[in-house]
Amino acid sequence: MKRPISTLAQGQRIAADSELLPPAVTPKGAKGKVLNAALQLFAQAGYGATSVRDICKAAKVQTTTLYSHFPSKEHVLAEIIGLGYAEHYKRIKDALAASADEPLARLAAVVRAHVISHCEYPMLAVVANTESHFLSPELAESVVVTLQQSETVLAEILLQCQEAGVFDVPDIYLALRAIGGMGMRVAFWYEPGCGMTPQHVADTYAEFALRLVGAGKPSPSLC
Amino acid sequence: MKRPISTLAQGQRIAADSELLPPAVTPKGAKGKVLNAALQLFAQAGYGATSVRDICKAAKVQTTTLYSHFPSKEHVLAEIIGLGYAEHYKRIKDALAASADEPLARLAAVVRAHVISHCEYPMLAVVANTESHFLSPELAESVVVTLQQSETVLAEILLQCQEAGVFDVPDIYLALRAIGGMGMRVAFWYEPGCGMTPQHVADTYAEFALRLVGAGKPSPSLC
DNA sequence: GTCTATAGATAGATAGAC
DNA sequence: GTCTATCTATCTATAGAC
Repeated sequence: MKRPISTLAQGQRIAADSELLPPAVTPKGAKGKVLNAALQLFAQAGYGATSVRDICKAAKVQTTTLYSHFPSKEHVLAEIIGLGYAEHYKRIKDALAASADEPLARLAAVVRAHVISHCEYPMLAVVANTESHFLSPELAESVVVTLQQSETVLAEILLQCQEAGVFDVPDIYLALRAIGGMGMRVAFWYEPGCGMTPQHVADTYAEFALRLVGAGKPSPSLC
Repeated sequence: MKRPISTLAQGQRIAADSELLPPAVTPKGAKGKVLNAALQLFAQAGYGATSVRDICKAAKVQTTTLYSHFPSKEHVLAEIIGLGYAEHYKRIKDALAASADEPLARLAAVVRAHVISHCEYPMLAVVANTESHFLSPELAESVVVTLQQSETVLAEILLQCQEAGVFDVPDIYLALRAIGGMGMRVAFWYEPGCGMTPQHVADTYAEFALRLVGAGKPSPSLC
């Protein structure tokens, strides 16, 4: 075991500190600066412990500028979570489109995309996964749909695998939870300087997922 | 797939709402009421979004009573997290003491204890896992030791398995992360009314863990 | 341990000039 | 979009009587 176990710096909730929002979907100007600053603070300190003043200070804008782009602090959170779920879902769909049309290959592709997006946008993943309960019902509704789509994709693939008889698993619901959960935790500990590429982590987790459902080859990686 | 996927109620971060602190370690009187109220609020809303007034209102005590038991709000969090890590570590040690002295049996025992403690004390697990970054270095130090002990136990068992040649796994560090992570997520979705006992979840996850490291039997549960 | 009262700081959000 | 100034509410924490 060459790598350290629990070594988060003081006051840090997640290890990575690099990538924020996907550049392609980041608004230009003050709005983008606010979103990236808020993302970083929400990820490390949490929504409830971050003030509008904190966000504006980090983004180097005035509080009035924030309120000219967003009706409230809650809308900032909603936009971040919406972008996060959208990016995650897009990566899963792209991976499936490039995958062979065979149940096990599709399962591996989804797990790989799930893990890579958690490695590359860990702050987005952490905020989406641990802060969404701060959203009011109206704002939550507009955002949770995409999350459910992503979960449905994985669930359907697991059902396809089961129907095709390609594996045997004691409880398919728990398999979904376990595979999803181990990928989600990646966002908390992965950082670019840890000595592993996102691809290595993703390949290994895909192998873990296949083994978990009883379909993995004992040793050589499938990917 | 009979059970629902993402169905957290509005404003809820975790599904369960029943068990709080282990009764055996809960102080009597006002202090215990404060700790249980704070645990519930920290788990659902987060430390930063919970005020001392919120805690005292839920505990039905005055704010001055809280300050007669704790020097600050941060000390309340520290005591909760300390109790959580201690309970988790105790369960792992107890499970190992009752387990056969054989690497795979020990691995299964640790995973089972890990999962069961996350089912039975989900709020404690969520607060310990997502709020500990609010602790100052001094308070964090006194608490993180127990967490590292628990992680070391799992790491050493995985190394024993590897040295004994009982399984083959591409990356033992990632196996540790994956097994730990899938168990930690259980705290967010498990609730007593979900139709599964903690033992069922624990048995299944132990099977998943053995498969993940290449040592699981294809179909019948080992536990 | 419990109460009332409050200090001193900071919260989210807004007004209105430029 | 940016600025200064500010409103009102709430925050953590304490003082001091009982």
